[in-house]
Amino acid sequence: MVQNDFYLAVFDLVRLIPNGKVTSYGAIARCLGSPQAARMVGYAMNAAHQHDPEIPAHRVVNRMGMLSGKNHFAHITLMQELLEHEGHTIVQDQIQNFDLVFWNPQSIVA
DNA sequence: CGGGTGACTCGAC
DNA sequence: CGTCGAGCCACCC
Repeated sequence: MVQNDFYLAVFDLVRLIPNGKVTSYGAIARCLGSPQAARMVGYAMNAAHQHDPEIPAHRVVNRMGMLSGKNHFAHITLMQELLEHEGHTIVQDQIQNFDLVFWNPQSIVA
């Protein structure tokens, strides 16, 4: 399986997420020029798990800041654990003050 | 080859 | 303001 540029771009972008910050699938997809490919971003994250460098997939959540992909981690609570370890507050699988910890991928382009 | 699914998002009621 | 449905793209069966 060969990762397309889209996948690589997603991996690279997620890897560039600053510590203590998070982003959304749609933001990544939009940054890549395919705002409708948000679903594919999540799918790419699945492949990211087997990628060589450790990709902070836990820093990627849906647009509402909910840990929608926690079920795909080794443990459904691992994602929350990692996020909380970075200083985030999570209630009911939802990141509090998501707008404050949100990181815009466009920031690296600008 | 064809159909179904999903770590999403937006629009309409 | 809250909930429901449709759309989109790539991968798996």
